[in-house]
Amino acid sequence: MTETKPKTGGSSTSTGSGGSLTSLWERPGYLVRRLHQIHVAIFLDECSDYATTPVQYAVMTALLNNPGADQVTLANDAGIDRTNIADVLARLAERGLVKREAGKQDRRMRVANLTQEGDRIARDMEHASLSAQARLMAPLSAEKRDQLMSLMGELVDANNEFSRAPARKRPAD
Amino acid sequence: MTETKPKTGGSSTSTGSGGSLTSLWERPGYLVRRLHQIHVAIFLDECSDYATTPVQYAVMTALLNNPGADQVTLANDAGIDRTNIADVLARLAERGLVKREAGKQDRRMRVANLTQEGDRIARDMEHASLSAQARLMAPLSAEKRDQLMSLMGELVDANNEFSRAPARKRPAD
DNA sequence: CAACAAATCTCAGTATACTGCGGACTGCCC
DNA sequence: GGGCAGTCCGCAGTATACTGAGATTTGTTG
Repeated sequence: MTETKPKTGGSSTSTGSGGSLTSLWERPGYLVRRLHQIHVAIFLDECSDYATTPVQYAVMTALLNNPGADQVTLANDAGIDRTNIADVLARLAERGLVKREAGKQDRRMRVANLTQEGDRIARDMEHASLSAQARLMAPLSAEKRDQLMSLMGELVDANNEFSRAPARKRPAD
Repeated sequence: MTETKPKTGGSSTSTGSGGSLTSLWERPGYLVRRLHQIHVAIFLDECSDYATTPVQYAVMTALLNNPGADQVTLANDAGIDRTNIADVLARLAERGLVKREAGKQDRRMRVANLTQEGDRIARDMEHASLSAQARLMAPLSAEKRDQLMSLMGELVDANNEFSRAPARKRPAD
């Protein structure tokens, strides 16, 4: 029963007794999901002073770099679904961090801008964001951190089109 | 973090011109979130015949390995929040894949078991699950895949306690 | 036995993430 | 000038993930 790593068709055709299939710890999807949970938890903890989520912070920095962008552009920049970005902007607007208005040239668009307070908070949060990154990656050596970032970047880049929010491709350094 | 990237406040204190802060592609949290999005999309695509999500599949395999477990145990095994596991089980029960009943010894518990159909589907899905894994990792060489799995496992293991769903620790090989 | 602490579960509320549908607007072609 | 495809946005519905409060049951302790 010492599972010799089931691999493909583990021949676990028996019905009753639990053939253990692959351990969760051998499934990339499981590790990615857990890593995401952990990152969100650490980020929220580090940024508790701002009551702001990772996605909200991503949108605010996208607005710092691209003020007056429409929602589709923002969604691409931040790698967020087009429907979801509307919810996020609405919550940020409710807190007075973002202002939305109809586009002047193209009235289909709703362009967004940071308010003065939104701008201030986005800049203030950088320290907390970097702390969260550092805490997440702390268990790894500097060399392994670079490896991990490179490998994840490679995967996201190559699989970009599979998710609904294909995100603007990585800038070619 | 050697490369002198923007670092803290790139003196971009002016309101308009976007100081670019750190690129999203240099933030581990962003890459993890995108990788999670991509994995879910691929998994749902590969498993479209079963209309089952990654989390639902994780719970079903946990039940294969541990039939009759209570919700707290299942949550730990699958790395899922204790409130969330109840929702997932309710949806699986609604589809007739899982049966829940009050614990016999300890009536605080609600123990869960796969139905016959749930058992069959859980075993059938292994192929689709492996296909999803393969597609996600396809862009990397075998060596890099192993590296990535090892690095992610290390991080999840070390940071386990930071999320609300601390998950049973990795079995000592 | 009664009081209390701990464990298990439920419920309400919020945030991300996606699908699918429809409405409003733009620009192009006839 | 009038349709028409494409774009941008909104809404309804579902699934995951978490917080915080509360209910029920169990076990221990006075």
